Amino acid sequence: MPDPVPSPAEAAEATPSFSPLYQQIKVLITRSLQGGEWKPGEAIPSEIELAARFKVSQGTVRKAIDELSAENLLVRRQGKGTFVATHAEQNVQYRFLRLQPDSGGASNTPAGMQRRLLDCRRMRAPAEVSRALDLKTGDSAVQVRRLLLAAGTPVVLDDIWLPAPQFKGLTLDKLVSYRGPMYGLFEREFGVRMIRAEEKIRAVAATNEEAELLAVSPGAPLLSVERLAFTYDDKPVEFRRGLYDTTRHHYRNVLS
Amino acid sequence: MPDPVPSPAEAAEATPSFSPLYQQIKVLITRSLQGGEWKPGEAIPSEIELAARFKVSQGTVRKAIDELSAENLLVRRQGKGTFVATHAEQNVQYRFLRLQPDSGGASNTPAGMQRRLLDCRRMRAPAEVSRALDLKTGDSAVQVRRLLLAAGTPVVLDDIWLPAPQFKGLTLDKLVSYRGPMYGLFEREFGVRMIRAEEKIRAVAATNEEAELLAVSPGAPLLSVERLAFTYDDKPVEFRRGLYDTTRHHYRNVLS
DNA sequence: TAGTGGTCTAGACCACATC
DNA sequence: ATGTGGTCTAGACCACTAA
Repeated sequence: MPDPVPSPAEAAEATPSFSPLYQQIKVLITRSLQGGEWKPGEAIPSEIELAARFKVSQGTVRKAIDELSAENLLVRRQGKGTFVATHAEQNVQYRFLRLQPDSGGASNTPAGMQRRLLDCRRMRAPAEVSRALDLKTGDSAVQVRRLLLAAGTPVVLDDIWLPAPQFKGLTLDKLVSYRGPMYGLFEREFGVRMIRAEEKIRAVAATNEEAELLAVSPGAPLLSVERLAFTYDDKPVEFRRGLYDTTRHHYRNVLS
Repeated sequence: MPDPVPSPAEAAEATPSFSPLYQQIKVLITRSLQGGEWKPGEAIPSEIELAARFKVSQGTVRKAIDELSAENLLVRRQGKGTFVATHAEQNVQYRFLRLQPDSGGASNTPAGMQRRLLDCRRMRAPAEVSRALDLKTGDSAVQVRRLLLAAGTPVVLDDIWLPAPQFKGLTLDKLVSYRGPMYGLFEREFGVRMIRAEEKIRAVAATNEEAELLAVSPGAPLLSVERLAFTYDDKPVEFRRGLYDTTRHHYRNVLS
């Protein structure tokens, strides 16, 4: 009906140039996600309930949820409800890994990869890491090093850095014994949910150490993939450098 | 038209399934785009007109256009209308190029790159190209070779293959003299619009020839980017292999 | 059968661009 | 002032899921 700016407060101020209602609802829902009101895997209230709660029409809630689900924060399931996206119990093992076997006519996802955890230690964050994760110089970080193998041969060497305070109980044991994606562990044990990531990709020559770990010749060309992953609020919480052996695999990207 | 997007149906059996109205409208609009009823850069009829034409409500047309514009086929401009996306007269020079200067605090797009066209010839399509472009063995293809330079030094070596029949009048002269993105030329002169692309990325060692053209040492690691670009109907119309020198640049990708 | 998301409609009003 | 896309509403009905 006629309702110039109903309840969602915040009005009565210096025209922040206007924000649609559904955008405000989006922010409110995101806050509830971030605050843990609804946990990963759980269902959020139905559209009708949310509409009543926020005092808007169902259509407005719907548009907000539409966008959140397009951003992979929520997952809609017809007839069942709308659920908080989760990394655990997810059919995709590696959420952000774009590597694929060259001739894999079968699946388009690197399913059958085994992982071998090499190391997990605390240290002062190197300058590069510190900059990427927005830490103070001297802050402590957790470093994890691991291999991914396809059919027994190493394909990916990952070096992963995490801010130590947020990952206090993380040990090599936990990493080894946990079944399922690493991001699932982060989510369950540390309440850290990766939402979005950016990668910088380069071609580099393998150092002697890298060559040995990946079972290639020193100097062999490798794909260097630097990934910065973000939680809510675009806060960076993981920096990762992967070295990919692309002789039998490739990094797949779709441009649209 | 029951069948377009939805699910892993595939059953040889009847899948009358059900197709939402707005999906059908989407198909109709796409056909008009493909058939050239509205040309790149032009405005399509207003939502109200289209609603009348298709005998549905404005909201239904709206949802169809929403998705088409999310797929970059259309561009909405509030107050002005909805326009057919175009590669020409576009602010982005290189639609699909994800390469960025490492420290480019200024722009996040490789704006100031110059191009140097090296070659343009007809030939029988190599097997790999023939397979990618879905040609018959022995079919003719146009090959274009060019360099992209940043600040005078070569950074990208592109080898581009196109199906000869669709690009009959393409000459080196045309390529050299055309101002603006190559895809703009393809669109204006040959009526071929690139919609979507897939890339396979690898790290390779530079051959002697490649090293000379890119002014790097033989064997230097380079990023190999194989791109397959599609028009409407997911028909492949361009195969391209780019070699990127990533010493001062990187390939940027966002994962969500 | 009841509850959820998914579609479709019709109408009102707002924001933006143009004349 | 007019026309365009953008937002918001209210209600009806459809499709899917589960008890």
